[in-house]
Amino acid sequence: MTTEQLDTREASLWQDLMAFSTLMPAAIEEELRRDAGLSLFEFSVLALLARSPERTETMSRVAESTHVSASRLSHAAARLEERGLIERTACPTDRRSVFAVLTDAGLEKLEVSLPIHTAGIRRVVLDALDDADRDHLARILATLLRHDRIGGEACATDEA
Amino acid sequence: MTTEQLDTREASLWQDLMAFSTLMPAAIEEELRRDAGLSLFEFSVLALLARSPERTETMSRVAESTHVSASRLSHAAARLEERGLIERTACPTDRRSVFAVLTDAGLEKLEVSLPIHTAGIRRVVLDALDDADRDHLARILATLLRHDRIGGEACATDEA
DNA sequence: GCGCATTAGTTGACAGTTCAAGTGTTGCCG
DNA sequence: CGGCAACACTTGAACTGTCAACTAATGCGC
Repeated sequence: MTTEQLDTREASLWQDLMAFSTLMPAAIEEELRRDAGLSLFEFSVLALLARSPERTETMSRVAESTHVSASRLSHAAARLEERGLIERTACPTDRRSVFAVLTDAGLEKLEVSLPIHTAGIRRVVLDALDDADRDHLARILATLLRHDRIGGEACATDEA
Repeated sequence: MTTEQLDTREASLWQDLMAFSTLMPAAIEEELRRDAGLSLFEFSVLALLARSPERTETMSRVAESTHVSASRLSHAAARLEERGLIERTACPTDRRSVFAVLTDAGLEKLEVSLPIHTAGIRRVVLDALDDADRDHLARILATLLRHDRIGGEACATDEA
């Protein structure tokens, strides 16, 4: 467990990493929130359900895929449900589980917000990078996410 | 304003970017919070003040450097002040401004948390990357942060 | 030097998140 | 099959962040 001070290059890399992790999601969320009334997290939930068979996924899988706590998802789901964008139904095979289902209204909302979201990603991230940069970045992120020490124990990006 | 759907590579890059921006700060904050009782943001404020002449900086400069709203900083500063880690004093030359000053207790707290923080950054980020990766990443982040569209209007990393 | 836009910061109500505790269900060991 | 740990989820309280409204000081055009 090296505790040696960061040198100038390391410190600057860290600074930029933090700045980016703060500013980038904020920049993309802003428009989404203003024009569609969705936080980035809420959008991710709807988008995930839309991709799922039957527009349905268990709460735990949604939480896992979006990297949030069960509690946070539960509260958010309550709000989305209240807005009529999702519904929660009992899972027949495992009665501990709860299905989150995207409603028609939720799908509509998603379809309205999708272009806003996509444009944001292009504007903030993709437009700034050429193909080589994208490849480098993708490879580096894969390395960082595969690197055990990032999510307590288990790791991200498993395509079970 | 291109609204064209993201292709597979673009979507996966976006996914990984989001995952990283969520998981990385969380991973580093966890230890810091547990062992030092500081959020990453609070730590950044203390660290910034420690680097400043007289351990002092105006609130606006702190807010700018840490990329947060004036309001968020104001609330956080109230809590830090209550804990005795910083003090707020009037600025003599511009009476609108308020100086945030790191107290001795704040400096001590910072010194205790610094090694935890540093170890976290090494463990979560630096250890995973070789020199070439670090250079690539630094260059890509610089590009992204310079790219106008990330902080409303103005841009980050100005060393005025 | 008056008026007004701008800047610096705070405040309070509200929304969202975390944390710890709770319910009910399932897997599984003996 | 009885008991108990682990799992899936929810809840409410405490905390943190956001938003809009506010105070106060400054710069500036004329």
